[in-house]
Amino acid sequence: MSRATVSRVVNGVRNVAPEIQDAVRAAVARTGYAPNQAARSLVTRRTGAVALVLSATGGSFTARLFSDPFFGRVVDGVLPVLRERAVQPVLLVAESEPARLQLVDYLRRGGADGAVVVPLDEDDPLPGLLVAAGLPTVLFGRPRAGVRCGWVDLDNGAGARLAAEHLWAVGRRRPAVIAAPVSAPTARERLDGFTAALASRGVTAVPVERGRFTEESGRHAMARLLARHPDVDAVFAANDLMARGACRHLAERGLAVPGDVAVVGFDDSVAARDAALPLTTVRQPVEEMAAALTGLLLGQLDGSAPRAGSKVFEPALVVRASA
Amino acid sequence: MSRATVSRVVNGVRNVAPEIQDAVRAAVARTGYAPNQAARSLVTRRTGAVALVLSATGGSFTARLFSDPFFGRVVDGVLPVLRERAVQPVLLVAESEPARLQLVDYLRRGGADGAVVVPLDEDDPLPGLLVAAGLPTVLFGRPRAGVRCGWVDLDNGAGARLAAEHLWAVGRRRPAVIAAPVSAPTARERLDGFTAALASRGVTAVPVERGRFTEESGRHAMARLLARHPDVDAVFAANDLMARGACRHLAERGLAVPGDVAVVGFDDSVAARDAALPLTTVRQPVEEMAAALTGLLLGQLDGSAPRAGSKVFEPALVVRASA
DNA sequence: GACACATGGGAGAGCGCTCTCCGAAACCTT
DNA sequence: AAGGTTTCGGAGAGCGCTCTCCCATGTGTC
Repeated sequence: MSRATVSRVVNGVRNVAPEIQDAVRAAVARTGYAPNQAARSLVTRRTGAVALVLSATGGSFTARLFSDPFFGRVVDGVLPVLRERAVQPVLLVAESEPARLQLVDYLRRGGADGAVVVPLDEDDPLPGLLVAAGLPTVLFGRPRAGVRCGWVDLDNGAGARLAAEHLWAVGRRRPAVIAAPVSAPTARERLDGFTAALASRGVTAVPVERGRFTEESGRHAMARLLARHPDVDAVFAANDLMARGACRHLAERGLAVPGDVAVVGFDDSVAARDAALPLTTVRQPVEEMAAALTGLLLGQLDGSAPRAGSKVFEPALVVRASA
Repeated sequence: MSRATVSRVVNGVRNVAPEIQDAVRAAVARTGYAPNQAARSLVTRRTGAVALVLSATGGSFTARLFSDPFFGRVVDGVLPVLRERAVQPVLLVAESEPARLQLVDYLRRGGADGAVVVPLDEDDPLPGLLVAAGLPTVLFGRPRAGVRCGWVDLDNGAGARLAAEHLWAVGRRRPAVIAAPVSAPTARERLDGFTAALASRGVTAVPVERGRFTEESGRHAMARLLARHPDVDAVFAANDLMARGACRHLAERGLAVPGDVAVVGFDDSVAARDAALPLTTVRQPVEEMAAALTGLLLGQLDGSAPRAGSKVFEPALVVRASA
């Protein structure tokens, strides 16, 4: 029997007589044969793997990666789509500049057929590098100017407006914001959307402190906020973890939530649901977004979509106990 | 100029005249050439990548993976060792049975040169499958009987004894345990070590409740413990997250920590340091263990160690506020 | 029964590298 | 100056697959 026939059976192309198929399969099972992926890739120019790239420019990367439920939700959204198409998901982390370079090199050499990139800091050069290298790439969040690739994003401004309007509706007139680092456009949109919505109601000065998306940073930001403005009656945090931190500081100070200060988070992660005091938050359908993003990439890979497109998702307000 | 010369320059083997080297490098830089990894692997039988496999048999995998700081620490330990050797780290997650099979297949085909496996549940069949497939494999935690591979582990019994002796020393005579699922040998060692240490001091009946390593499960376990034994004056939890959960429940009940109930955790993760009440805990040098484990695998891969060995690390007690 | 046509297996090229062998040239040594 | 020795570039095989041709056989049509 020729190699060609075996190849046809293994890959299920063209017709092969059933008895021959059985013989081949039996032999494969008996010998524990596994086709050599390198040889296969060499001719098909496909690896059968797609990279899920988590990249950060700041420090203490893995600590954040493995404590923010956000990334788990992204992974949860990406995996099923890939599994269903029998594509191997491969997680790549770029925790430093050399790591980023090594990673780009790996992908340029054909380590994976495409990349789903989730940048933690949105001034990340990685998407640009990958696109420039000609690798099919899609992005969680808008790409920066000049980088052409598929992406999904949340209407962050609309989410922030939902939060602002809710706080206004429940009678809060002295709200503050715990925002994210300036580098993140996402964070800027959340902040701008919030202040804009309040400005249209005549509230012009909204105190702002910045955190780094962690619970601890939220706690400290709340402390700074109260130090400067002891009279705030509401806080909008750019993610749930920081909202939790804020709640913790308020509790430590003996302030009631939402009695004295109402708190609204962002994301609707498990951190919001499982909090001691369940968080009112802006829901971001992360899993759904990640799944759509992966679909965009797969469409580009199999040629059914000439070039990956983009999609903007709508947020929703989830009212729980904290506001 | 022949392909052979280019290959020699790119791989830095043998002497090539400096001017020719420069010419090659210039051409590489100019054309943006990246060698095809598949073709290279085909002849070298190396991919230049090592898999870091996170595997679980239970459900809601990613939620746990991306909320327990433990895994971040493992990654932190593995990455630098791999980066230093210019080996590409590739994270693979096996969140379900089909995923596990797909993953084994991927590695059998030559997706990576070796695997560092971190099983979440210790009855995981994955290490056995990989070893049987002939893939160089090392394991965080002892392999089950019949599986021969390199591993590192903590002396969990000793850690539990440290906790027991500390609680005894500070005068606690009615301690309880929040243990992990029975399936985990690690957890069994922690439980057995704790009860054995107390038994030698005459405390024979130690109440036990089980959690699933999450903060929420620890909180509920504490509630069950108090319901059955309102007089417990100390709790030893099998990890920091559950210890935190226990603290939270105690706070909700108005019980003082450590005044009414002393709490000892396990791991010394950021969850212990950053807790509202910093946790007394048993330190597990996870990063160091992960780095050693990776070294074991690399030694096996480059042939400097005929077969990967094993190493047991010693725990240490870290006394903070909770006990 | 002769022809066209579908069906299914084999031969063999070639994917893009690495690496061994070989030979040409440069450099010593006596 | 003649031989030996070292240095370094090129030729070419071959890694293990896939896939296009091609041919043998089976099937249908008039």
